[in-house]
Amino acid sequence: MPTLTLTTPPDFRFWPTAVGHGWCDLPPFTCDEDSRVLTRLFQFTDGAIVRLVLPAHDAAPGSLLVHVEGLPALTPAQSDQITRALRRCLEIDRDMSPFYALVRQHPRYQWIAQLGAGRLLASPTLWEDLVKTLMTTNTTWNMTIQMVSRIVTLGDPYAAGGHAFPTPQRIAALSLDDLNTHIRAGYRGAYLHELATRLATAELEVESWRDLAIPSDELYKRIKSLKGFGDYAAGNLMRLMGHFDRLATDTECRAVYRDSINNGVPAAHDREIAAYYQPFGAWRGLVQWMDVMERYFKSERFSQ
DNA sequence: GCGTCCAGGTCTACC
DNA sequence: GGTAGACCTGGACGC
Repeated sequence: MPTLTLTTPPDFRFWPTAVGHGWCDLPPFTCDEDSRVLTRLFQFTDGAIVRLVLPAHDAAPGSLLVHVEGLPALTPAQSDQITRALRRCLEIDRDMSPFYALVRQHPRYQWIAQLGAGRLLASPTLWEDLVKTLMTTNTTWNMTIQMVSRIVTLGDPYAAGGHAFPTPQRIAALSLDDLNTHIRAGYRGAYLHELATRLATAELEVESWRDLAIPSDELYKRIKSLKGFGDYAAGNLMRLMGHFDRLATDTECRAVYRDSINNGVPAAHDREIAAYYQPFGAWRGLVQWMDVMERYFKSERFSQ
């Protein structure tokens, strides 16, 4: 089985990154917490599909070993595609030092730097992150998993089981009725179909939105112009794209603010929550997410 | 087995 | 700028 070695910066911690938010539980990712293995079905530009296996025990300081199933050997071009995708998914090249310097100044948040948390698992494409975020809106996490799982079955099958994430073209080729029948995502189906159609027809191009030179206000405006993407969804997308100066306040964040920060008293308004995170400036969105993750990162389930 | 209620975030219409 | 009601699914609950 071919393997690849990714070089990683000294502050990179694989497992906190892999399980840093819920994406690891959404196909075509899988996550085995007991054995600490992250997998991902990856489709090359020529359509071939492989399974990437990333065991936490193969992550040494400064490097990360990737096992590639499904091909006897990799061409240099294939190795390059996998490497570029994983560096993006694991945010390996994100400079976290300003964030860690900031949280070290706050006793409540020093654990974040000690653990090496803060990098978030993203998808290889912004299209996939948009779809998954849309499926987190106005629903429970279990429902999100079910809806995304049904969407992924529309992708190309992998010989040993599972599917690659479907392209916008694949979704757009279905009628809205057929899509709704298949994915059972309710009113979200129409938003997904519209997004896929706009991407498939090249009326909309989103990958260029990753350019960090785009001001946050402009990026936020672009995301919110998409049907189905409100304040929470836009804030979540911004985080996955490396912009942390926006919050993504949902019911979970409100509960964490009430229970962990405000002595059991609910915020009178989201503005109150925003005021709490304001001092964290350009990193406030990530600090807010770390508050949500704190209980998990300090649980036996994580530290086993 | 059936009916009802509820949770979740966004959109639209209206004030 | 703020608010009310609709949107949709599936789990929980009572009968």
